[in-house]
Amino acid sequence: MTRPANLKMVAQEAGVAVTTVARVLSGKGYVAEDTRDRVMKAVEATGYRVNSIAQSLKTSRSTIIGHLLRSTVPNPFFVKVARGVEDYAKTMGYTVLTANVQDAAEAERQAIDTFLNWRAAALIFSTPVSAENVEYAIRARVPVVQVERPRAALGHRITVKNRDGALAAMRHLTELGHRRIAYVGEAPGSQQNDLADYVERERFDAWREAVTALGTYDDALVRFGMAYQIDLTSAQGHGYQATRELLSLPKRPTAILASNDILAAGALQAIHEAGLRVPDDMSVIGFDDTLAEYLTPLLTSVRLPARRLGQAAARLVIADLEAESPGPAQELALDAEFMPRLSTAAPR
Amino acid sequence: MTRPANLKMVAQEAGVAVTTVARVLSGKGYVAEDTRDRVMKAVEATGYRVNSIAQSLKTSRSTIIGHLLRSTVPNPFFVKVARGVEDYAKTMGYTVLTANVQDAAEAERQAIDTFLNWRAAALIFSTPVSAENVEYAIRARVPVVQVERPRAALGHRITVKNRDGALAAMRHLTELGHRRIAYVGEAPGSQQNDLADYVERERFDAWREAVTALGTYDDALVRFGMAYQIDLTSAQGHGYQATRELLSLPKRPTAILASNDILAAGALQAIHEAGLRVPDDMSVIGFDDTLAEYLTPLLTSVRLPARRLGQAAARLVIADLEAESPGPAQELALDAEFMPRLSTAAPR
DNA sequence: TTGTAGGCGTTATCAA
DNA sequence: TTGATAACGCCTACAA
Repeated sequence: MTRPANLKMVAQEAGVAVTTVARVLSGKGYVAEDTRDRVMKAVEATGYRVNSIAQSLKTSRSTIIGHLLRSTVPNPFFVKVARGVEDYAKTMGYTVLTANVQDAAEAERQAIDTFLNWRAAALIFSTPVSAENVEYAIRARVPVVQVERPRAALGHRITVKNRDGALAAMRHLTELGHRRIAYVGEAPGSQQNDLADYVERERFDAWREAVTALGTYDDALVRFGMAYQIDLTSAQGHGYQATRELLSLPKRPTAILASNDILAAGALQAIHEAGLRVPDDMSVIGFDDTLAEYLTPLLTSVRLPARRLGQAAARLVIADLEAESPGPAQELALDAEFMPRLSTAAPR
Repeated sequence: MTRPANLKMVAQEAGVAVTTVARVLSGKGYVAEDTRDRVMKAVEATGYRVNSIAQSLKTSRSTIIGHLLRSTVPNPFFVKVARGVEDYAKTMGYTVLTANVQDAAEAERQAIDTFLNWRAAALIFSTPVSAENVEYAIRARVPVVQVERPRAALGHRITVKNRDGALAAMRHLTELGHRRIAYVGEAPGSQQNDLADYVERERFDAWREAVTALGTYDDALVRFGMAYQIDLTSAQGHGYQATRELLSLPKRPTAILASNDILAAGALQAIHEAGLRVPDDMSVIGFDDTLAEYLTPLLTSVRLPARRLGQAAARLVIADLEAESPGPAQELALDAEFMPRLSTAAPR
């Protein structure tokens, strides 16, 4: 196995010094026309390509950004965030290393170590599994950003205005004439972490606020559980189970607000199984807008700007990297967008 | 900004030579007990962590595997493959670099270059966008594997037994009593590439074979179009449109075989919109088993072993890397699994 | 306009 | 059992 061409070999081939080749390749510095031609020919002939590894060892600034994804299956939300990160990073000349940590703090820790060993210039958590790991990363002195569900009050944080989104959804239902509206989601507090809880808390609080204003608050209409479990079908999941329970209530709700699309998908299945129709017999609203467009009927949902979250995250850390001094931690809150579709209508 | 600790600093701290530190860290070679202790203390004190970049420059064998994903949004299939690749690669001590090329040959080419510049040890295409790019990669002399839909007759190829899966689906429908069965998919030939066409061809041919055996082959029941388009809702997509057309046929089919779950999701929407019920009025079968469990009713589908495809891909290239000589190109065909669920029943 | 030389952090070879 | 030293491929003063 002959080794791949390096600058030296190109220089030899062209009959010049390595410096000259480097100058031609980098495009800066003066090089005579014909020397440049000779060098380019030699590059062709030898099949030379830069060695990013040697490059970043030398410059000792890597262009690697580590991206930690909490879970790509089953929730497509994180995949969309990843696209956003790639979008921006690529245009800025950075390489994104992605690791899927599947909700496991240990895997997250390992991924951080791998990234740091590769001298990742920055780390993006979409979203962190453990606050300790975030702190660990920050202690390593790389710019860090937490996306959507921060767990540590450190580093940059990008969140979504869940409250506004949920209130828009509730307003929509209220205006349609719904009064008994159920909530299916995760319990705020289940994360064992005040910060991380804020997403579920904001969504739930908005629901409570709205039904309280209507004077129809009812404990029986709240169904907390695991939002989704890995490798568990939605049919066995919390959305499905919770909805079955809601349907068997003496005073059944006329609408359901779910705290994500996977839960809403389960709700649609349970309603269908009961021989009822959406939205005629029951309105359903999801959150995240991940599966919404594939479901029947087209699901009304609150869209999170997943891709823009990713772009913003990349932008924040890259700004730090390009700046002289890192700058203070920033907190961004992006808008959610209410997407009315076919799963909501006036109650009969 | 003080630079991160390196071997030299650790050596200084411990009062030994770098070689000794290296020996302690690598665990091979004889080192006295107390020297080892001193070194470990120094590692702690300095916060040393290996520099994978320097490491692979020196050893000139990188542990990077480049993974090119054709599209992660909207098709979750590739995300599952990615998990499989990561699974296996991680246990073998390799780092996976992922690039999402969004169906663009140019982006794919760029990603290949980035990977090769990082001296990726191997490349996995899940699935290639352009045959030329695969050849380009192979010319660079790295082990290459094409997953699910090979385009070049080179390097390792891992496919799925689509024919068996589709035949199982058709048998299921036939046994339920269906005779007029429609096909919604991509046209074999639309890929402009014999090899890449084989997936759509196998699925379509199995359908044709089955309906021909039934004596119910009918051109009007075949709907070819774009399987899915990026950022286009399934409601406007081919599955939805094709199904509307099928429903308005004078002699309407009683069942639909779709060549992927996204198309099937669109079919479910169209049927629902027409006021019909699945499976009572129409049976629907999808392919890939990506969205199936989220849909209403639970979609009968043909499951592709996505994760195992990824694992197998990683296994093949890593075997090449660990072997002395690369070994011949292998062709693997994994089984698809028919998953009967709630979207199929006997016709009325 | 071109070339020489040193070093980034690690590993491997050879001495001590 | 430990240590000097030379690469790996690239970049960059500085010199010619």
